[in-house]
Amino acid sequence: MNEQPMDNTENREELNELMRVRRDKLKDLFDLGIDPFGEKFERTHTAQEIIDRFDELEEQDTKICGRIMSMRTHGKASFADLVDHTGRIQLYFRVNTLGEEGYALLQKLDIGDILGVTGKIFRTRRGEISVEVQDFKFLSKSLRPLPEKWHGLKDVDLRYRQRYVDLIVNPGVREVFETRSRIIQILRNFLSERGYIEVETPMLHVIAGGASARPFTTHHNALDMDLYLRIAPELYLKRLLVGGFDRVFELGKMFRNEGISTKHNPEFTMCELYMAYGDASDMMKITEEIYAHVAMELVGSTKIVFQGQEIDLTPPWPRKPMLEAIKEYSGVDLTGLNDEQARQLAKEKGLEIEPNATYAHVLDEFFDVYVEPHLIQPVFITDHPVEVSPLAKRKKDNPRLTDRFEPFIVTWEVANGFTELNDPVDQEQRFRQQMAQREKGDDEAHMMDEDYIRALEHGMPPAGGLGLGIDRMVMLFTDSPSIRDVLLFPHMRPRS
RNA sequence: GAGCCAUUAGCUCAGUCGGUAGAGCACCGGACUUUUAAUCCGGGUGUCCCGCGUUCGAGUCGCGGAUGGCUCACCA
Repeated sequence: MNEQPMDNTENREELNELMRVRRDKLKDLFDLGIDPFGEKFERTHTAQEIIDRFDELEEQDTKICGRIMSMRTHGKASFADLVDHTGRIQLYFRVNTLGEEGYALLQKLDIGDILGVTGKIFRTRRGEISVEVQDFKFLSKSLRPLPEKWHGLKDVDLRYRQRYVDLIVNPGVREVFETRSRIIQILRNFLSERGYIEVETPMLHVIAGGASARPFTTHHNALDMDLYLRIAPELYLKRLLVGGFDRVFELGKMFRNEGISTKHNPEFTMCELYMAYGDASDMMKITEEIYAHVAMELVGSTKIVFQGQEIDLTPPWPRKPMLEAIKEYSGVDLTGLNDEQARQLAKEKGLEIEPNATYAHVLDEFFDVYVEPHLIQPVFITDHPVEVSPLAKRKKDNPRLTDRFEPFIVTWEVANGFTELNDPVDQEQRFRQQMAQREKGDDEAHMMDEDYIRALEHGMPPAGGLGLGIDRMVMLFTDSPSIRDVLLFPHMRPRS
């Protein structure tokens, strides 16, 4: 490699015709003493500002910058569309204004180039607000052709792998991510206004706790020890309640070493919050309020449309114990059964159940098959079995069940919350049960966390906790059927 | 991890019964000083995802593989 940036044009045989032509134009610009990869440009207006304030700006000079997205040449006059982060504005080039030499430079211009333009704001004969270009600078030459203007980029594989191209040519994509940013901002403000302190806890865990999931492992070289990427921040956040924080939340990435689907990505964003001296009912209230508040801020209504279906987020949402929901949709009452009786009922219903499935597993299966598909409008499913809720407090009137809830919207589980178990003795027993599960081969069962028990032994106030799936919330509010549509760079296998 | 489907030009897509590769946009050359999916004239730019096989002959049929999508399983 030499010092000249032009030298890789020598690999021409590897470039197709379209790219070769652009490299040639690049070289021509260099030869003319023009830097095709310009410099800082101080704009005076954005595209949208010029459109919005045309009445006062007409006939005024302006400096704008952005990417050229289409061109219409007419001999000695030409039109182009310049797009910036706010929108599109038409450029008008005339040989009379630019001079022969300046106008000839247009031949070196390609769709996709980033320009800085100085010109005058006016309206064309056909009524379009435009900028008549007096001078233009190449701020960045584009060396690759963009997808075509009508259909954009459709190939989802390419859209996700080359999100930068997707963002350039499919305008709706950026809107989704702008909305995502707004939702997170709204949520932060909402929690902050209610006295929740945002904290950051470790992502590298010695014990992967706080959820039932397989973790990713990594290695710390200096300490020569394996670490886990966090599957949940829960156990750290509750240590903070022990330490005297009253209301805390953490918003960030979680990592779970599990399958990928339209609703699952190996790394995803969750917001967990904890309220000392509260319980599950407080957490249900705040869940409803958050969804309703975000909807109001975003669309000015608590009714939204997802995939053509109206969803009414207006609080309060119905609460429905899991066993009642199963009874309602399957006609089977699973209340108070032992493992054997539960398996028997599952078999009678033709459900596929592991031979040594527990009561809790059977409940889960019944729920997934008979209940979940019906949960379109928001509803809290409550009172999960203790075996699958090792960090939740038992219900006072039924120690087999916990004071837990999961809100469902459009059949998705969008959050998970409960009254926190603050009894260290019970917690230790629960961990031991989980370890027994683990030894039976359930590698998603919780690990023992001795230090967490120790923290509880110092006394943790009664508390409500909640984990909000942020990606699913964004999917709902952006009408996106796949999680990949709300992740800028969803996980993809590398191309071989 | 399993099943079904897809993969052809830079992009969006056709391609019949197995007979030697097509369109639109983009691009290149020409005309055109208010167009806007500009228009008009001329030009096809290709590892038909990869490999093996069947065949006189494979984009097309068979087998294997890669990547993606959907469904299922696990979860938020």
